[in-house]
Amino acid sequence: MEPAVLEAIASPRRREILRLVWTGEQSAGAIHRAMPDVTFGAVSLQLRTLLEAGLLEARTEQRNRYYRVRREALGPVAEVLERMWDDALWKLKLAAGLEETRRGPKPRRGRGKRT
Amino acid sequence: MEPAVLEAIASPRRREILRLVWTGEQSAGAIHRAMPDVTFGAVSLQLRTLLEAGLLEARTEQRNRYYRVRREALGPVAEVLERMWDDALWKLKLAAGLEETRRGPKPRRGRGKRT
DNA sequence: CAAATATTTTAGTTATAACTAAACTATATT
DNA sequence: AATATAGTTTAGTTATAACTAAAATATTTG
Repeated sequence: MEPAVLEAIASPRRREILRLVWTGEQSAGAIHRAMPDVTFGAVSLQLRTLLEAGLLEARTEQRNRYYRVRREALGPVAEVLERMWDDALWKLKLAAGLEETRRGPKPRRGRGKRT
Repeated sequence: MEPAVLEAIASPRRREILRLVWTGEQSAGAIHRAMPDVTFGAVSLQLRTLLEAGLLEARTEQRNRYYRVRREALGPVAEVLERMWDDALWKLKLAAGLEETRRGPKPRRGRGKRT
């Protein structure tokens, strides 16, 4: 594995892009629409970085350019990323659970003051 | 796996440190001596980053502080790194081989001038 | 206790990465 | 041909990471 791969997946922005194309190719525009906090240009540059690291490949159809992930370039790291994303979901769910708990907490069990 | 882990292994300097402690703990000083192109302070800061990412742990003995890798924090990435280092060695060997070839190439076998 | 050793921390600098705005290329539509 | 759409590239700015020099801490040794 090339060092460039490790560098590429270190950036949250680039991981966001990888995640977006993880299950199927997306056009550059669609990717940008999913991250409206940055300009199209910024997205395009990150796409280039990912391309050059070999983590993405692209094809042009009409006016659009579609990007897809090259999982083989990631090797075992693919599963690491998937697990990270799953964990993040899990934590969100957990947070939601805690919210509920805060609204109606179970009283602490165990030995209380025996008066 | 925490994003901090991916960030930590993205830096060549930090990978250099990981490699140095890979097969056994090393003192901060020993690590610094192995990378004389940076100051002790710089090494110490990278050690802190690696500690905070959970990739290293440390113990103090006398005046020294020994750092060792926490492979369990790396999961499948441990093997990725090992393979990267092996590949780098392999490439070095290959380059050395080419050097030898340049210095004293084996004469091509086959029918030579029979004098 | 003073001096030496091993390491960390701080404050400021420099290098690198990420970003923006605008210009540019290419393809399609009218 | 003009206009619109989709994307890239460039030049300059801003944010972040890595580094240095020096001060600070902690532990041993004389």
